[in-house]
Amino acid sequence: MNRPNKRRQTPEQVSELTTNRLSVYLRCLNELDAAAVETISSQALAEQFQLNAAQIRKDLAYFGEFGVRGVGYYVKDLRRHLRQILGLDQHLRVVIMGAGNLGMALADYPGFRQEGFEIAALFDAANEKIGHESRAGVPIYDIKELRRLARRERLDIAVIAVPAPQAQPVVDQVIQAGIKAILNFSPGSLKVPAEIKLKSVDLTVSLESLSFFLAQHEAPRA
Amino acid sequence: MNRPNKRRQTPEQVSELTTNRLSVYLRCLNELDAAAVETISSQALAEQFQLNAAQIRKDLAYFGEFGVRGVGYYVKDLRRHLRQILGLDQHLRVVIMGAGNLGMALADYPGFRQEGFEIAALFDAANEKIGHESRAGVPIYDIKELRRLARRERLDIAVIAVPAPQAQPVVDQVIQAGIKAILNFSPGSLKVPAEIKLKSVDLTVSLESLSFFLAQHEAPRA
DNA sequence: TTTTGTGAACTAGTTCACAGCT
DNA sequence: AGCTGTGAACTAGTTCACAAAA
Repeated sequence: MNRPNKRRQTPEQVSELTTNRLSVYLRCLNELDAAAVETISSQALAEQFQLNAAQIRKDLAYFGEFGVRGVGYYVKDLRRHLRQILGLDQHLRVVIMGAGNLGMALADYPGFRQEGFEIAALFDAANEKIGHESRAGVPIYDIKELRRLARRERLDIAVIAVPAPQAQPVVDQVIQAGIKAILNFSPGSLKVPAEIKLKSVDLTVSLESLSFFLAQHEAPRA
Repeated sequence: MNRPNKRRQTPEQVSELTTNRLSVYLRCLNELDAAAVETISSQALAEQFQLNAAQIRKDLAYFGEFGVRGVGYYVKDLRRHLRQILGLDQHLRVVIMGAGNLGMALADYPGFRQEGFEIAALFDAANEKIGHESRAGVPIYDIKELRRLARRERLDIAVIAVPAPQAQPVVDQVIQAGIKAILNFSPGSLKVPAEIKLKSVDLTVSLESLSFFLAQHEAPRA
């Protein structure tokens, strides 16, 4: 029933918009599965979020034919496929650069562990932090130890939570250590070689986008 | 020199992609201004990030004619215009819902204050937190006090940093309190009326997008 | 000459609509 | 009958290329 008979493992270049949606679908399927729902149609799935059913079918069709005509998608089945497509069957190890407020909060963020990510370590340059650990027990190492740790243990993803001026040098060290995927929370643009995947979450830009909205819609205040 | 002689205050519907880029330009202009640079061409600006010069000119042209042909843009001038377009001349007041790790970290995040946002308060439902304050001195109130505070003081933006199950009810309260713009950090999709601007930052989706990248590019691990 | 502002061309992403499978 | 998978049509976003301004 679930032999993706076409285009299996042929993701050529799927847009990031598509893969982001896959994450969203997966979360929804987790909930449906927990609620013991057996099958779901693209239509029903689309109604959950603000989305078109054809969009969902197209997104999934990049990776195989997971559905059954006349029925929809088997929840367990599709969930398993999405986890595999997103690489979540692999247990990825994450390090967080910067043990400030944000870094510590991210280290203990329950959402990460939930989907199978392991927060392996925090790194900081401040002596007084090194040797301690986050509330949830993530150890804080000296940033100089990064390469050593990376050699000993596999590290898949680095999260950048250092102040803006340190961001580029820290990213350079992360790349030196052989880490290929970076989630950046520092503001401003970072330079990375083409083979490295950098994803940035810019909190200031997000707030300013709301500010723009208010400026356009609110009666211009006195 | 800086009379936007056309289409002033005519933003009809500008794409969010455009407004996000305006934030990025502004940050760059801040740095240029600090470095006492007087003028900048779209070409030079484009080289800073991974962007096309025509893109920048188009983005700016939505709001007026800010440039001078043969010269480029006057840094101070354009900076002032962008701040005005983004509504940053207005000193916006932000509340953070949820005084957990993430909420507290966001409350003290220096990047927000920097651009003129004021973090007015944290709100939580847990009695033991209420009455305390963040390290930087943001007071923590009972979430039941939100409407009262909103009536007394203007509150422009709410940041949602509560666990997923509480997100929707908290958002409903925020809207009840008359707040029109929401920055959501909780995972999952939230329902808001059309006149409310909701911007979501989904940390799990971000990490999973990196996971996808690794799954595609890394030699499939044993 | 330099560089903007912008129509035209192009590219990417979404939605429609329907053939084809169950 | 119901729902997927997908080409075709459409919409949004980006880049090109050039006339016009300083």
